[in-house]
Amino acid sequence: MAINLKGSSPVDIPAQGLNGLEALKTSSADNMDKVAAIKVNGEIKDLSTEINSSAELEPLYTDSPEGLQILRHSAAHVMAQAVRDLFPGTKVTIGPAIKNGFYYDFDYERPFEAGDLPEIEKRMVEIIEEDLPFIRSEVPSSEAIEVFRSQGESYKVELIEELSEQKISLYRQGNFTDLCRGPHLPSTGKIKAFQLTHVAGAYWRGDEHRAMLSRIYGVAFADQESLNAHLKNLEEAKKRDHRVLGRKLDLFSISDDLGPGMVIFHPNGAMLRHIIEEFEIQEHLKRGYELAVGPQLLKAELWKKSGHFDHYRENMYFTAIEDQSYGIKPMNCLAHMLIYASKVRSYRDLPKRYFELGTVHRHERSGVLHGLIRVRQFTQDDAHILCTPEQLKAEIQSILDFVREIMAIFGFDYDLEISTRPKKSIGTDEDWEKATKALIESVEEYNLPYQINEGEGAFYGPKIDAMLKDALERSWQCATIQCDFALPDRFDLTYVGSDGEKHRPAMIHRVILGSIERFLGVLIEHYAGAFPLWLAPVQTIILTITDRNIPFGGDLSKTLSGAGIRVKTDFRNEKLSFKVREAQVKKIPYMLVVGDKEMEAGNVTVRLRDGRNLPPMSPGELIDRIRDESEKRR
RNA sequence: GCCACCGUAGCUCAGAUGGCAGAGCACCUCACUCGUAAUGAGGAUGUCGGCGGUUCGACCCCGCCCGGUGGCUCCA
Repeated sequence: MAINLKGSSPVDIPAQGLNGLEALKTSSADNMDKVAAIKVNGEIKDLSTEINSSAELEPLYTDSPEGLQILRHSAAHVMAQAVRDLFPGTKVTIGPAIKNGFYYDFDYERPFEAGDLPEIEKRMVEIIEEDLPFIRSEVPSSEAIEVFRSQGESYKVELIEELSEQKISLYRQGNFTDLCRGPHLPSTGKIKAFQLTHVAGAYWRGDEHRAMLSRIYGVAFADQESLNAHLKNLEEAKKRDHRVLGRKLDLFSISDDLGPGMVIFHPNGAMLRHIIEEFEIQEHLKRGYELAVGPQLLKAELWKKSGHFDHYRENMYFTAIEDQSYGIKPMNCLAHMLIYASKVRSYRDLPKRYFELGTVHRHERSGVLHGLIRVRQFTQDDAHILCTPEQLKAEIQSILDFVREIMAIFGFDYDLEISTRPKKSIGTDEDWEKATKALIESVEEYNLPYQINEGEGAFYGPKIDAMLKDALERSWQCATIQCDFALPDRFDLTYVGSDGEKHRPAMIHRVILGSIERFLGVLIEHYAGAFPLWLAPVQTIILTITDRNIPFGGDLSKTLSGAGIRVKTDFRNEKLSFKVREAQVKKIPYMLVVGDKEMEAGNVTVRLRDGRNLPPMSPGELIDRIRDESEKRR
């Protein structure tokens, strides 16, 4: 038989029964001490797997994405062994590899604490130094259930029972055996660089009605340098945290006195927000949307009619006015539907697209609040499109275009996710199917990659979400396109078709940025606070050198603000280097230095945020330059 | 809401074992009038998150509450 290393010529091997490691050595693969596993005809296997027929082999190194995943998964097993050694009676549950590392969920008599981590790490190092082999075995599931049951590992028993497979695979290193599909490293000694990072609570099987387990997170990399680089990255990401920059750049604050999840926008933040809202209104008007405005309070009766009262009540705030119950809107759709319903609509009028920068309130549970990204009051760039069923797909696709164009302007990449019918929902099976199909087809015809989230849709319809990432690479839902046949039905919305009969329109709920607050949070991290000129709340700052230059600086300031440029002045009696430093820290794009030279020549010297100096120019030239750059949205 | 951790000056943070609360920056005053990332000197600044308890005495120990951070669940 013959084996060949991927990308090189076949090597004859004399006998069968070589394992992956030996086969790789025979075919002279290099860097053997960094091999995590082996690909046999493209399939990832343990190095101990026997190669019993001719095959193409490819070594998987610990610094490749797949190799790293194996390494991290093996690290999770090592951690579980360490925890079991140190805390007898701990039940193990699951422990997968994740981005940058791994976790394992445990059930112990008390939750684990940060203080337990050094001890666990120490034990892990010992296990790694023992270089224990990971040994795979396959046993009938009934046998495995017996073994785990006798050890009191009730969670493992539950997992195996659900697997409903005849044979299941186990991995053992030293005294620790775990239910696992594998593959794993050949031995614990291959784990070169790891660190336990934090503990957290996590529900068994992600269900808040079940046991709260104790999760320990760790990071692991192929070598210490990579681990150090990762930790350094984390430090850098912290500097981009929108909550930190929000304070430093004086954009916003969240005060205990106001209540959690409520944001105050300071002048700089309010300006940034205003620029984005103004931009959005223009972009919507361009695309055939009409403006609409609805009230904050709507009668509870109306929320009962829409289904929000039954399906969304725990997220809503209610109040009473003269014995009438009112709900504060958590969504903007009802007012828009009432606008639609205010007169008879013809098929010739459709689609109707109502746009509102709609402020909503939602009762978010205290534990989920997060800076600007998860708040209790926020403003959506919300629109509702009422259209004929035939127009639905074209409308969805034009929204996908809209999202693409806007995200390109801000320089965002995004991932699409489609969410289907949740348990708690309204509407008929047929409508759900129709709506879900419309969304999937729209995305597929665009050849866009997407992921399906079963059961994650809104209660009235399925949705497409666009996810943006923050500084720590956490994904946040921003744009969403939701297809809805149920609410038009509940509100008896109709249009008169060409046949003269009444028909039911479809409704699309959609946002492009999502919530202005969340988008700003992600945007601040995206630009690390150094906004492009068109977004910068303060575009220019005038820095005088001596008090003699103040009148000239004052005139310049008037000229610039008269031309619509956002300008600030720093006329304090401080050294220029000090003023430059402060402007630099505030990430102001244009610093205008005015001293005696400029005063005499009637021009300005420009220092850019990146440290470059521009040749002296007249105020008129500066205005043109700034306008030009702003228009290009750079 | 659940689990762990945290809360000291406007900000960032130090305060062994319980015994008169500190630094840097910011702020105010004065001097300096200065050319591209921090001029010098002086000054003021606290219910030590809140309430209760233990103690001769609590920033420190205990309980409850409020708020934040990281996760889980939920979600724009």
